[in-house]
Amino acid sequence: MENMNIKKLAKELNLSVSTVSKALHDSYEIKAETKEKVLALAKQLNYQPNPFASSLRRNSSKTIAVVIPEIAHNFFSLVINGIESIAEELKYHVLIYITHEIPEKEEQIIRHLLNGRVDGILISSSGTSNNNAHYHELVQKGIPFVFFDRANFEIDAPRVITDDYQAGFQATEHLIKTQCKHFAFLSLSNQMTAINHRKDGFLAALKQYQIEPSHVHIIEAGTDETLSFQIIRDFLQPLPESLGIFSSVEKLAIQTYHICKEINILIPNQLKIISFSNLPTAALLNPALSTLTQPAFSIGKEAALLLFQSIKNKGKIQPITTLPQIVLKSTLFIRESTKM
Amino acid sequence: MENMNIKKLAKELNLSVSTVSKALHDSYEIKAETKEKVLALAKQLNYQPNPFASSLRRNSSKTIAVVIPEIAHNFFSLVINGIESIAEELKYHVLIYITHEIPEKEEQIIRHLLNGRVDGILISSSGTSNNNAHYHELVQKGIPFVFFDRANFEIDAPRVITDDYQAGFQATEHLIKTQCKHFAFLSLSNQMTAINHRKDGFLAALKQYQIEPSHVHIIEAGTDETLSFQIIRDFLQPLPESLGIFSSVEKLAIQTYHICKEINILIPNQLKIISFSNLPTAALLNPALSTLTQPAFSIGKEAALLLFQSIKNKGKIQPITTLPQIVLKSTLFIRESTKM
DNA sequence: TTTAATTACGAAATCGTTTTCGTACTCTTC
DNA sequence: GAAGAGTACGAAAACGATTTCGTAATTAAA
Repeated sequence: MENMNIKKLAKELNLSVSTVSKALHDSYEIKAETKEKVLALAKQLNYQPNPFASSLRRNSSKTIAVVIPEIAHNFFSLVINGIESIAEELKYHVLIYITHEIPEKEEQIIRHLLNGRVDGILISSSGTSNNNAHYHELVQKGIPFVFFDRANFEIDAPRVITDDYQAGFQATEHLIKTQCKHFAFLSLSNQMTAINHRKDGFLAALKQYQIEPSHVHIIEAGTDETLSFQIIRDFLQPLPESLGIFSSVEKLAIQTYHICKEINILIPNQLKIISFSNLPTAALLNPALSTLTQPAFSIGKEAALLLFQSIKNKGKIQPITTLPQIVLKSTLFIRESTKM
Repeated sequence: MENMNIKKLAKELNLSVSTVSKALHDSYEIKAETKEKVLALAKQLNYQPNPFASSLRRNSSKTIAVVIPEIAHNFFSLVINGIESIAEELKYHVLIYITHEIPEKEEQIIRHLLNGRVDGILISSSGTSNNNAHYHELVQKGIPFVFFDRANFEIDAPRVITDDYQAGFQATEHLIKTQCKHFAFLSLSNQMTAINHRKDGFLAALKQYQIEPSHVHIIEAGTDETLSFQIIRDFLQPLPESLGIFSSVEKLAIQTYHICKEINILIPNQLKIISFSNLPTAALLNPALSTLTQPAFSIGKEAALLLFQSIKNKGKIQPITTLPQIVLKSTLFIRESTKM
């Protein structure tokens, strides 16, 4: 009895395979008594249906994929937590793919997923906007997908994002009110929607308060660790007067802290900094870091809910409705790093 | 041409299905010319084999599962990074399951995985040692699995762990040398091997230096966030004289920091603390946290390598050899939180 | 020239489910 | 008691690959 399967189970019960299958799925065709017998023996013999046979026949895998730029990152792990909470409830399985911020890697992963391994995909894009072919192929194949945080707005897919523009504006306004003269925006790249919206909010605030354009610095630090370190360090030497930094991602803020420690720049005296961040230690840093904190867990939950809705509606005629877009709010935490 | 499959491909090529399949697998039975034709058309028509049909027939899924207590945790996300780096290379897929530190949840997940969905499992146990039945079922079913960090030593499975005893000893010795009088060990539970080894090292060091037993405190804070907060706070009021804390996990150290901030305990003056941790911000905390840092990425890599080795050797006669156990070293970083 | 080996392919079974369709049998109902 | 409806099950065809086995055609060996 090495491996139990439905055939052996049927033989044991003196029933046909089809009857057993129907009994296990609680079909109306089977009478209660038979169902009980089947269920009982199935449990006793520890029968578990082969997922591949089932997936093959039903053409559905009960599996979703999550494609993210990186995982050792508070934001993304919290999002995964949210996703998993929903997936677990609906008895779906979660595959993780990491792009390491490499657009080609993302393409390759998405292209692979065209083979039907998953019923749907949650994507936080690492892609530059000039290559959307793989998303179109998903649409063509009819594989549901949802963007979260880093969405591609050229693609008609549901998305869960945060109020990046407003948050960026708010953070920058806060910096302005702390009497900064120079303002810097730390960015990973100018190809990521979420980050660009933050930048737009940043620029809009500076414009509204009529900040001298020559005092506005956009630093594209990139995704390479050592390179971005270098770029930020170079920018900080010499240190612009009364500099206020708005970091679009946690990683760059941490690097800035390290650099300041290294070259003895005092925060918040010589430099103020606020960052998007989900660091559980933001309040414990020296000095405590002012943050814009995204509701990462909720983002994951909402994105997963949207995806499962898409999966459910698949094949059905979609009513002509607006594309689902959920915008969640980030929360501003003012701490010592932006103290006057 | 909604969905490409091998049948349509074969028809298009005027070849049989079996020939096409063999050509795609570069079989010696097929001549080079035919192979080229098949490959070319397969690429052109964007043919991708159905993974479920393939898995069903081959009885292998090219998928592994990672079962962890939590994911929003620097250690585990780094481990996943390591695992993924190997899986990606070997073209395996990675399913993530989170137990939220609930042993029953782990059991349920493992039991589900008995159905053959994955070729192997990487486990960081959330289980109490009094229930090993599910592991035995894995062994019986012949599903390879490897423990990492939190291993179950009663089960004959390969494992990747760290030198917890030595690290615990070393950290405690360090605390002793900073002239602490009282010593506390912060633990999640007394059922986790890794943590218990750390505790053993802690106790051994205290014994060797002949610390008065009444000055030794073992705090089992548990896995519930609010509860552990309460337990630690209660322990710190009133504050034992010259207290040195060795926290077995990062989370409890962070909580301790929060509590100290709240009730105005000065670190390192009134309380010294060192913790196992993979925090990227350990050096930036106020004060910088002394840590024992596990090589998390390597742990993931080594565990994955062991697992893939087991998968490969599956079915083959195992030579009577010692059970693979890889012990990696943690690194001690002394920072301000344990300054004299 | 005959026999044996090799090459290159195809037919069909197989993996373990699910689902469609068919059919005995019982039970109403007029 | 004939027709129709309902009940409870089974046979067999999928799903899409892989693999075993068989076999024509060609080449090599005797």
